[in-house]
Amino acid sequence: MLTAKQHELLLFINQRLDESGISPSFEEMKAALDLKSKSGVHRLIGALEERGFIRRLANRARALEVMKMPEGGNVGGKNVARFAPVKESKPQIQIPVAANDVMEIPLHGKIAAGVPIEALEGQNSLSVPMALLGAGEHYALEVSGDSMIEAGILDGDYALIRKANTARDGEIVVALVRGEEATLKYLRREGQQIRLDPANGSYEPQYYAQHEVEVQGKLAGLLRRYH
Amino acid sequence: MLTAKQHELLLFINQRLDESGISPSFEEMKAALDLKSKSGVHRLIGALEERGFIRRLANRARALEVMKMPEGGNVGGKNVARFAPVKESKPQIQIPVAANDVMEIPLHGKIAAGVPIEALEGQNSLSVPMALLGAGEHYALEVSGDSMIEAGILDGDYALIRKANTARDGEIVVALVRGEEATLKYLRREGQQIRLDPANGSYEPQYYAQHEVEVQGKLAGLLRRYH
DNA sequence: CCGCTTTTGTTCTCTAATCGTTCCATTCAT
DNA sequence: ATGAATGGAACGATTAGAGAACAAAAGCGG
Repeated sequence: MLTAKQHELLLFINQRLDESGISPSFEEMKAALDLKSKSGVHRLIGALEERGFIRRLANRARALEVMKMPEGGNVGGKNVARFAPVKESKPQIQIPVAANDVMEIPLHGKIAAGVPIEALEGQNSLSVPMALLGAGEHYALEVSGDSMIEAGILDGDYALIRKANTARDGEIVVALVRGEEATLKYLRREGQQIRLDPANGSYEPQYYAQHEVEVQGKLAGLLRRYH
Repeated sequence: MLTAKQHELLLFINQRLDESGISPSFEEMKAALDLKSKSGVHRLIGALEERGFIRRLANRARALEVMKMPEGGNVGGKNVARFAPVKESKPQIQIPVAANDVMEIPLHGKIAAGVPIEALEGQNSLSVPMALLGAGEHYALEVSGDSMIEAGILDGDYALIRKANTARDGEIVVALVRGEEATLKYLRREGQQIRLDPANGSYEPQYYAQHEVEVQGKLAGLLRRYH
């Protein structure tokens, strides 16, 4: 895989990186390999880069990085794996994947904003892994307010809603009350009445007649971002 | 990967962050590096950021964050290296992508399982909307237990973690305690001690010496599914 | 909550030294 | 000779240090 010189250079780079954390300059590598010109180093670096052993930032000084070592060469140096049983992998680039198992769902705005959802059909959409959703049609809402805080649903979270007209007792639903106000609440039935339960001791359950409440969907998932 | 000055600055930042949790100002870094102007510090910061070693909030004071340390650098400042099992996965390219994309991140198992994370490197992965993550390298953990319930993090949720070595006071981090136990907790500093706060009145805050706690990442997002 | 002051970060310009790149001549071995 | 490796030097770019003016946040006092 590598020529003698390439191997030697790679070893040197890795050693320096290990010891000082500072990558060597071309000048230093030239000296270490006993060459008399930097151009040779340049070619070796190119070869190592091409083979994936090192990586570097173009046109940046001392910006080398060792990706892997030939074999036997312990990349991380000495104090690797004292407690934990190894962990070899160096690289690990995260790249976006093809949108296979992903679904774009519309983001309809905030909930608990006192406005029926249909009204504010935003343009935005959110990509969501299908693993989070089941079958059915979904949309997302940004949660506003703290009425469901005890259910672990915080202000600013994104609620993933599966469209549905009905729900079972105890499920969290998007309920449109009197065609005016959409809220996220626990749904419970008590006799002929519908009870909407917040998950926050500071708020009271609300009771409505059946015809006053329209279920627009049930909570299927939740996304939150910090910062 | 780094020049001498960059390395020196990174070490300094990491040390300060580790000891006090407060990132140094440009003025302080200037002094620490024995410079007479802040503009140099600015360039160095830029270089470190470009290389993924630190992260910062633009135009915010003292808002630095160390993402990873170079090989030879003593990570914890003092004697952390003795406790710390394994370190850093190295590289990390940032590929510009549309915000409405998805990313596969590794699922490392459950947290609060009493085992260092690196140990159980599962094969599983999770698709996550990029909108939930920022730049940086991420992984996911399944939350086990109810110690963070008051922060809206429930048993069975998936915590999306951004790798980092440091965090500011009050942030939720994956903390590896004495190289043995990884937990999700609020990080707080009290003098020379580290305090790990659960978000559940039934649990008590825990106090540790600085060298006993290693930050493995900070909470960047959360996924939950309801069925 | 508003306005003022201080702190802190951003930018620009210059200068010098270091560093990486490139092209071309030379050497070495087959 | 011929192709590959090496040497050499010019060139251009990055890194560094300094200084100053400016802009943006954070604190403070009312």
